[in-house]
Amino acid sequence: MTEQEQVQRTLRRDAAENLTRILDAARASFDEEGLDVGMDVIAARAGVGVGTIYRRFPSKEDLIQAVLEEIIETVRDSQRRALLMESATEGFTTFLHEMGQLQFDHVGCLSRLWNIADDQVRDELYQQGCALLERAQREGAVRRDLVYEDVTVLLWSLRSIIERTALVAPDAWRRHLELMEQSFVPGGEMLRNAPLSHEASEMVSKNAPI
Amino acid sequence: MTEQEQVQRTLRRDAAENLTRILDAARASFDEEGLDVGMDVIAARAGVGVGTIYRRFPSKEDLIQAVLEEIIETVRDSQRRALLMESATEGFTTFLHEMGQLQFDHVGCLSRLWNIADDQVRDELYQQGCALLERAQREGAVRRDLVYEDVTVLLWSLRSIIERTALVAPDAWRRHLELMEQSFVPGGEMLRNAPLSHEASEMVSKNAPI
Amino acid sequence: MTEQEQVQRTLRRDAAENLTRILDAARASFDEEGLDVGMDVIAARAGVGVGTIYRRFPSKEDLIQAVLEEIIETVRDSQRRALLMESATEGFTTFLHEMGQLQFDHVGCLSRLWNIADDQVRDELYQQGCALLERAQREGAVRRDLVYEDVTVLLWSLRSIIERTALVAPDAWRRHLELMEQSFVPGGEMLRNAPLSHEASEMVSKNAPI
Amino acid sequence: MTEQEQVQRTLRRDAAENLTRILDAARASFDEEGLDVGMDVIAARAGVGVGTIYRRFPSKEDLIQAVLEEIIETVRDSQRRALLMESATEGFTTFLHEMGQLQFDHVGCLSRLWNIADDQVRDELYQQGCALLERAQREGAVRRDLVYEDVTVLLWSLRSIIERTALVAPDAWRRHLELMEQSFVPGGEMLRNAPLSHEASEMVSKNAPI
DNA sequence: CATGAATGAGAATTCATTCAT
DNA sequence: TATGAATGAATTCTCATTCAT
Repeated sequence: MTEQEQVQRTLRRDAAENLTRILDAARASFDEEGLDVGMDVIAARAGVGVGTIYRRFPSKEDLIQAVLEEIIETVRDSQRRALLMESATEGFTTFLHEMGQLQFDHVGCLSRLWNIADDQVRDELYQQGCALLERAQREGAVRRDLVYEDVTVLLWSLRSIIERTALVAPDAWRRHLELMEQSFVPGGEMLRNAPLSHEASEMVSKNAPI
Repeated sequence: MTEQEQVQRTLRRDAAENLTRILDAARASFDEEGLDVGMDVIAARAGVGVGTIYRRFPSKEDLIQAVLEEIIETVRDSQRRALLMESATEGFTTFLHEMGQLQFDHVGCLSRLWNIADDQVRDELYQQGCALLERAQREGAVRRDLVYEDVTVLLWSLRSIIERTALVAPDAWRRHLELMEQSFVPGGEMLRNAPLSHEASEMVSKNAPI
Repeated sequence: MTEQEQVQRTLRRDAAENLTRILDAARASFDEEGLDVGMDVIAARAGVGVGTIYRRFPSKEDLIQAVLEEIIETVRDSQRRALLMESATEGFTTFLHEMGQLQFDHVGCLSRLWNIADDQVRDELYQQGCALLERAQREGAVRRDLVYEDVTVLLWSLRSIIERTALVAPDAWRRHLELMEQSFVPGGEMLRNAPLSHEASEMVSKNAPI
Repeated sequence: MTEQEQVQRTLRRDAAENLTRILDAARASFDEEGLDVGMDVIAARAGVGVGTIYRRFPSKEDLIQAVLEEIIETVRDSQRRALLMESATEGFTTFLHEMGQLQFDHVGCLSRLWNIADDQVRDELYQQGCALLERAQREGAVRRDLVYEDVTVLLWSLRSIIERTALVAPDAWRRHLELMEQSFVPGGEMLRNAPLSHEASEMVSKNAPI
C-alpha cells in the first residue's frame, strides 16, 4: 500500500459504519462478480482489511449467508406489501415482478438465493406466498389448480434467464414472466403433471443443491 | 502401477479410441459432478493420463467446448427429427420435451450448455428452430406473436428448475413446461414486453456469461 | 456494549487492580490452555480490553515472562520454606514434591517455566537449591556425587511426564519422582556421566530453547 | 526464482527419489525446527514445489505422521535388536540408551513422537517392551516391582531434558538416564506410588495431549 | 487511560497446466 | 506418443499488535 493510499484510508472508522460498508461491499461484489469473488476483493472494496471482515463474519460462508438473508428480507417485505394491496390480483402480479427485478439486481447471488436455511423464514415466505396466491385465486385472477410451489418454480426459472441476459437484455425475463402469467389465468385447468410437492420444495430450499 | 499393468494399459491403444474415451469420461463427469470436476478425475475415468487429455485439448476450456458441442449436436438431431414429424404441433411439442429431458440428462453442464461459440452451428439451430416454430404456428397450435427467441428463453428457463430439483423431484420441470405450453396457445396475444432481439440472443449465446 | 455497561465497567478501576486481574487471567489461561492462548481470550477473562494488556506489557512475550516470574517466585518460597525445616532430608524431599505439584498446577506453562531471564532470580534459585541439596547430603540422605544441576534436570524431566499424563493420570509423575529419589540415596556412587555443567545450565535457563 | 535456480533445480526428478527427498527434508526440518515449520520451507529444502508434497501427503498432518512412523519404526528395530542380545541386562540397557539417542536425534519431533495412533504398532511396542523388561528382571538386573509403564514414563521424561539441553549440553540426558538406571536395580522395592496403569498409558499414547 | 476494532503477514491447501521420462 | 509427477499462484482463515475513539 502506498503512502497515499494509507492516507486515503481512514483507520478506525466507526464500527457500525464498517459493518455496513462490509455488507455493502459484499453484496455489490457478489451481485457483480458472483459468490466466488475473493475475500480480499471484498475487503478492498469495503476499504478494510480482510481481518475486519473475519471479525464480523467467522467465515466466508457466514458473510454470504448474511448478504442472502438481507436479500431474502426484502422478499418478505415485498410479500407483505403485496398482501396489503387492495387488489389481490395486482398484489400477486406486483410480487412476481418485484421478484424478477430483485433477482436481476442480485444476479451474482442467484446460485444460492433461494436456499433458505432458516426454518422460520422459509415458513413465513411460504405462508405469505400461499396467502398471496389464494387471494388472487379467490379474485378469479389465477386458476385454482395451481399451488404455491408452482410460483416457487416460476421464480426459480427466472434465474437462468436473468443470469444469461442481464448484461445484454435486462428486460428479457419480463416477457417470459408475462407469458407465464398468461398461463396462470383460469381456463387451462387439467394439467397432466402434478405440482412439486411441498416436501420436495422444502428439501430443495434447505439443502442448496448447486 | 506395476510394469505389467503399464504394459497392459498402454500398448498401442488407438488414438481415435482414446479421444472417444476422453470425451465419454468428460461428459459423464461433467454431467454428474459439474464443470468444476478436476482434470485428473476425468483422466482417471477415461483411463488415460492428464497429459493425454491436454494433447487433444489445449485447455480444460477446450474439452468443455468439445463436450458441449457433442450435446448440442443431439439438439440439432432433435430438431431434425421434429421437423420430419407429420404433425407440426407434435413436432414442436416433442422438441420442447426432448430439450427438457436433455437438460436433465446433462445437469452438470447446464451452466454452459447454451453457450455456442460456433457461428454455423448456432445459425443452424436458429434456422431449424424457427422452422419448427413457424410450422406449429401455421398449424394454429402456437400464437403468432411468438418468435423463436421466446422458445430459446423458455429452454434457458428450464435450467435453474432442473438444477435445483434434479435430485429430489426429477419431473418438476415437466409441469413448468406444461404451463408454458399453455401460454403458447393462441388467444393471449398482445404481449406488453417485446421479445428478446435476435442480436441479443446471439450475443448471449456467443459470450457465455457464467 | 451499552453506554451503561460502559460506565459501570470502566469507572476508575484502580490501575493496580487491573494489573492483578490481567496477571490472574493470564496465569489461569496459560495454565489451562497453554501459552498459545490468544490475547483476546486473556483480555476477556480479565474483563479488560486487549489494549489494556498491551499498555502494561509491550508484547505477549512480556506478559508470559511476568506470569512465569510470579510462578518462579513461588519456587523461591518453596525453597525458603524447605530451608527452614528442621530435617534437611525432609526439606529436600518436600521441595521436590512441591516442584512436581507446581508443575502440575501450571501444565500449560511448562514449555517456558524454567526459562528464567533475570540473573538475580536465577542465581538465588541456584544458591538456595545448592543449600538444600548440601544440607541433605550432610545429613546423609543424598549421595555426595550429585550436584544441584542434577536436581534441576530432574525437575525438567517431570515436565514431559506431566504434560502427557495431566488429564488421565494426575499422579503419574509421583512414581517417577519416587524412583528418582531412590537413585539419590547414597550407595550408587561412581556415575560414568558428568553432571550438566553450571554454565550449560545457565545458558539453557537464559535462552529458553523451546 | 532466478533463472539460475531454475536451472539448478531439475524438473521431473525420479518420483521415488522425490518421495525420499520429501521425507528426508521433512524429517530434517521437523528435527531441527519443530513440527511448526512451514510446508514451503520443507518443499524448498526438498527442492520441490509445495504441490508435490501434497501429491504424496494429503495434508501436513499426514506428512508428520509419515515421518513419525519412520522414527517409530526405528524404535521397533531397536527393541528387536535388544531382544536378540545374549545378555538381557545389556539388551535392556542398550534399548534405553538408544531411545535417548533417538529422541536426541529428533528433538523437533518430540512433542508428538510418542503419540502412536496405530493400534498394532503400539501393541507391538508394548509387547516387545514388556519382553525386554521381563528378561532383564529374570536376569536379576531390574527390580520386580517395575512394570513396562515405568519404562515408558522414563522415556517420556527424557523429552524435556533433551529439548532444553540439545543445543548446549547434548549429553545431559545420559546422566539422568544413568541415575534412573540405578533406581531400577533390585533393592529399593516398596514404592508408595502405583505405576501408571496400562489403560492410562494407552489413552495418552493414542490421544496425544500436547 | 481504556477500549476493542482494524490490520495484514503468514499458513495450509487446491488444481489447471506443463514437461521430463 | 502417453504418462502422471511437478508446479505455484491463488484462496481462506488466524492472531499478535496497533491506534482511533
